[in-house]
Amino acid sequence: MPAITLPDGSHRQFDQAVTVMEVAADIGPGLAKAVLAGEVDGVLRDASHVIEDDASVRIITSRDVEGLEIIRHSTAHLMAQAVKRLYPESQCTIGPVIEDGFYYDFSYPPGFTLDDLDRIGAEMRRIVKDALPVKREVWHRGEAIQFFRQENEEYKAKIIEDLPSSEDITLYRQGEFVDLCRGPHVPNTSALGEFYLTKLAGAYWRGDSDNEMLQRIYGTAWATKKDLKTYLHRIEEAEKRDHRRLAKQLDLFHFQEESPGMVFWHDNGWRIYTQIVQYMREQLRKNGYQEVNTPEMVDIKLWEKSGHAEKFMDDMFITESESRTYAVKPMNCPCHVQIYNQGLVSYRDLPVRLAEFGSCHRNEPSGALHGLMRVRAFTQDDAHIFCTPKQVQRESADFITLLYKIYADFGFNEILVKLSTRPDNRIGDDAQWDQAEEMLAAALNDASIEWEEDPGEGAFYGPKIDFSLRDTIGRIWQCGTLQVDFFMPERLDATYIDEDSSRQTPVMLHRAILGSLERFIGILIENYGGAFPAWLAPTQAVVLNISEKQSYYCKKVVETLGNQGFRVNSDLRNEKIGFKIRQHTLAKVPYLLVVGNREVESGAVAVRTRSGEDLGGMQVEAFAQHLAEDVKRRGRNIK
RNA sequence: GCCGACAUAGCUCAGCUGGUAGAGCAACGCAUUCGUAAUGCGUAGGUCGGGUGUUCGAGUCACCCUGUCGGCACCA
Repeated sequence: MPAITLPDGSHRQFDQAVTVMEVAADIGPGLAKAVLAGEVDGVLRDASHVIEDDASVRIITSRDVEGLEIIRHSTAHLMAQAVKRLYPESQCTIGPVIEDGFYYDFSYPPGFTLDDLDRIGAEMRRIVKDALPVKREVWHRGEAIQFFRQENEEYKAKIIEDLPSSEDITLYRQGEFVDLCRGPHVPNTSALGEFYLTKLAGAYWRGDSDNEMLQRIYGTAWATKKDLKTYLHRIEEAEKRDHRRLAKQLDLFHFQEESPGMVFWHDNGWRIYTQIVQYMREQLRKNGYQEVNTPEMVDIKLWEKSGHAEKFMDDMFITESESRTYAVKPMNCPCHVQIYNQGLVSYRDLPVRLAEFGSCHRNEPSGALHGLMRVRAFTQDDAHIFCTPKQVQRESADFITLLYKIYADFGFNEILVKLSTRPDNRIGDDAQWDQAEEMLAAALNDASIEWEEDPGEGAFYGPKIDFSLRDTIGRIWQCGTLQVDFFMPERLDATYIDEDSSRQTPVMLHRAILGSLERFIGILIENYGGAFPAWLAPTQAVVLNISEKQSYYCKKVVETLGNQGFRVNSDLRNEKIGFKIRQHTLAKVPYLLVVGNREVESGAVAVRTRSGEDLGGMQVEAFAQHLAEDVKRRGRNIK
């Protein structure tokens, strides 16, 4: 005689065992129609789940987060059913829920085409219309394996074989289609329908590139038509922010076939780049770093000694000259150790902080290239701090403070922090690891930063902290890093003389804030949608004349502002003012300065922002001050 | 690297099953000198990513190569 407790605290008594569905019906007919599943004593169950004893129950509908996940999961099954109907020789593998949707991997050697997606989608709609009940069945392990083998579903059989023997084998049946699944699922295929098959891709079985490649179909699914539409609209908006698209529109940079993955920076893009470098230099100087610069090509012997050649030989660009082999540097650390090694370092000299805007080349796999986000030639805002073991915590803490300040200047305030600890495959003794991990954790805790541990994900030479930032549309980008390295200094013979005149090996901290400048600029472009804050904008203001009569005055305004270090152009073309305003607004120039006879007479400019706001007329000097304040705010509190 | 798609004028794109390449915007010329998101008229512009093949004939079909895009794998 179960007594059911609902989330609002109310109780309902039943004379006999009830299903989740019956509980919903007991509450109301509307809920009976909407129920997708239930949470029974904290565990998600199907609507058909039978409750024998007292329990607390929450009815799950499409309005719940869990409900939406169930819809997506069931839509994946729906798709698998459609695929099996249309392509009986295909085999199902796995079909999980992902952000905004789902995918399902099939083994189907001939491969699907985009036309197949339409067919599959149509078949799915047919199954929704047929309103097939979805039923859960518990099977014996051996029978389930036998069943899938005889259905020619080899992958499913393998999956069951790998499931822990403690687990029940549950199958879900809808019409003729049976799939292995933990569930829960919607009670009926009619609960589905707001989906769209988005893309087709290859994916390796079990994520291993040594395995065969499967056919993956991605889809999105939602509770309502409106949600689906909103999602599709959101994707469209995100595409408008794509940095590759904006690069063309705003004339920032381009790529071309002759140097894949390497950027041709145009004037506008390079202005942003140099502005960032200039800012970062200022930060380095204020924080006790020395800026250095090292060769782009170094004899392969150094990379053999550092251990990079062994691991990354295929990913380095190699060149030969006079019977010597050089590698174009893929990273800066071995070169920085060479600078450190010049002369004799006393413990009194430590820490030594060597920074470089280091130009690196890595021969990334062709399929990995992606605009500015993944390139073959890039520049790191790299630095290596050589210090004693005792100084690690202080240096880490100072670095973290600096990183947060710089991210805030760029307008990023939400930062995700992960501490990666010792991997199985590592060098150094456990005492060293204990110490290093503790120091990094302490540095984070002292700064009251929330962080997560990523066990086993550290580099083989030491633990690390990764800093990721969240952009304005919620995407997460890993940029900063702080790595403790016990290994490289020793391998490359770095030493210092300690208080007791003994020769010691320093600890090396690898650290970057922006990561790759190219990638960081890519992130900025998308974060701002191309509308850079005034301190980064390639052009901060354009002076527009109404007619030719004001040309001379406009040129004087450009000169006056230019002399104060502002990036200002004029547009004196014989075009209507509306046309010029449109063009420079689309070019996302922060300030448009309109000059007609009125302004010439009063020594003013009429100021309009790219967002269409009219700031009215002001004296040129007043505008200069306004712009200076805007620049000084950097990316903080952008208006 | 692997799977799939795509590559046409400076840009965005059209060009059905093979039959002399097209639009809008931009550019250039002329007129217009204009007050806050597109002035009008005219002109020019392309070995259709590269190669090989099939064909009387290839932007269109086949194959190879390169690059890009979407994923997968990789990312010191």
